[in-house]
Amino acid sequence: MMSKQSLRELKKEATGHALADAAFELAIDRGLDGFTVDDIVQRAVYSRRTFANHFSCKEEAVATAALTFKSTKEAEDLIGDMSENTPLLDMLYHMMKMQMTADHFWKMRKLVSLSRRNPTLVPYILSALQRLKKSAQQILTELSHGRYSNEHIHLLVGAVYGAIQPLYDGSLDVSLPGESASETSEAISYEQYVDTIFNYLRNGF
Amino acid sequence: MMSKQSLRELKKEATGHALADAAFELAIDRGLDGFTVDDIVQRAVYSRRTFANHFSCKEEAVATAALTFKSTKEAEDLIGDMSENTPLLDMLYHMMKMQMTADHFWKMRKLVSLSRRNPTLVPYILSALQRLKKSAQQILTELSHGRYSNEHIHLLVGAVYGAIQPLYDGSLDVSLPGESASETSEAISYEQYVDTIFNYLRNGF
DNA sequence: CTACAAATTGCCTGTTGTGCAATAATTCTC
DNA sequence: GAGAATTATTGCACAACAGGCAATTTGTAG
Repeated sequence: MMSKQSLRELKKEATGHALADAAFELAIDRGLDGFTVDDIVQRAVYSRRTFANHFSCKEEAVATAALTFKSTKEAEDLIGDMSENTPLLDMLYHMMKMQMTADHFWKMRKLVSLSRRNPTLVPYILSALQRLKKSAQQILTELSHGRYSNEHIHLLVGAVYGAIQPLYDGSLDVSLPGESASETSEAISYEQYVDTIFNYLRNGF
Repeated sequence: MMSKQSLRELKKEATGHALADAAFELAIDRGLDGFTVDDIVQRAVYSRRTFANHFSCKEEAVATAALTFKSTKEAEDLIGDMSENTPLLDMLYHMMKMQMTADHFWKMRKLVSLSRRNPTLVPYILSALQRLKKSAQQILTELSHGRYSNEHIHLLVGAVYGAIQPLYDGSLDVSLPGESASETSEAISYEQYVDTIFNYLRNGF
């Protein structure tokens, strides 16, 4: 079903994750300007040249660490229990719900706070979000065995990810499950927002 | 209605556009790797330091040149003749239609072709598209005088721009007005695609 | 006209990107 | 399982880049 991973590919991905994680950790406790690529590779024990083989800059590494599935298994977990012929919209809704883990929220929160202080991050956040989108898209394509056209899937997934983007790029303030919704004045509940999105998409605007 | 521009601001924007345009031109006839920041500032007759004051790298300049309104007037032209109490969805549809000029198509086409050869561009394309989105959003917010919540506008505009994104980041092949739709095997008509988007958003998926 | 604010510039230095060639690790073929 | 082919990692070297600082020019305000 899924692409099989050669040992070589697994190792390559592992070094990528190691580098990205190191970058993310450094960013969290020193800020984006508080460290260099050399610091990253020193922490992850790789060469600077290798870092450049995986990422174009530290911003890309940081965003990737926060918004990437670490394994195909992690991506497949989004599927959970879905019957083969669930409608496309329901499948996507299901996957979005499965994505809402405490870990995901925590990383998102950190990422947004970093990007607020340093807008250089934003392009790479959008780019990482796009990779998440493509994962979802690919899963849906496989799962729906030709019931929907490529164009249709692109369109729907694009609309959903476009609508949640403001939560990730910092244009909207989010409140998370643990927090009371009225704590921050203008903050929006992540889960309610997603529900709203799907309500509109289901019934039209 | 719109924010008035001091002479100083106008001049600053002008140098920004001059630099961005120079970068875009160079990218078109030498490719993204075929020139340096020095080449850009030499062509636009500014200092390298000034370039850094406006853009973080040449990719950002290139994407900005292709996907930015050069003046507030150009942005306001999108409004055209719209009555004050047009429904939000209709206003947005109208604006998307107004955006479809030959010039816009041409720039988009060039941008996509550049990003295909050099994926480094992609994050900055997404970022530039986000700026376009924000312009649209701001216009709609002003134009709809509190008839819709901030959240609602964010959501709708996000969905639309998310859905058209594949046309700009190169994940879908586009055919343009001049070309026959069946010329390229898998190519999609830009205008038909947008119409499809709005059909779905109107009536639900 | 004068004082103020902001944009542009040059200079400088630490940081970064990348081609090339060498090495080490994995995969393939027989 | 041994040797050949592929690919990831690394070091080196050098051009390109980012950003702080201070000086200068140019627009703004009173």
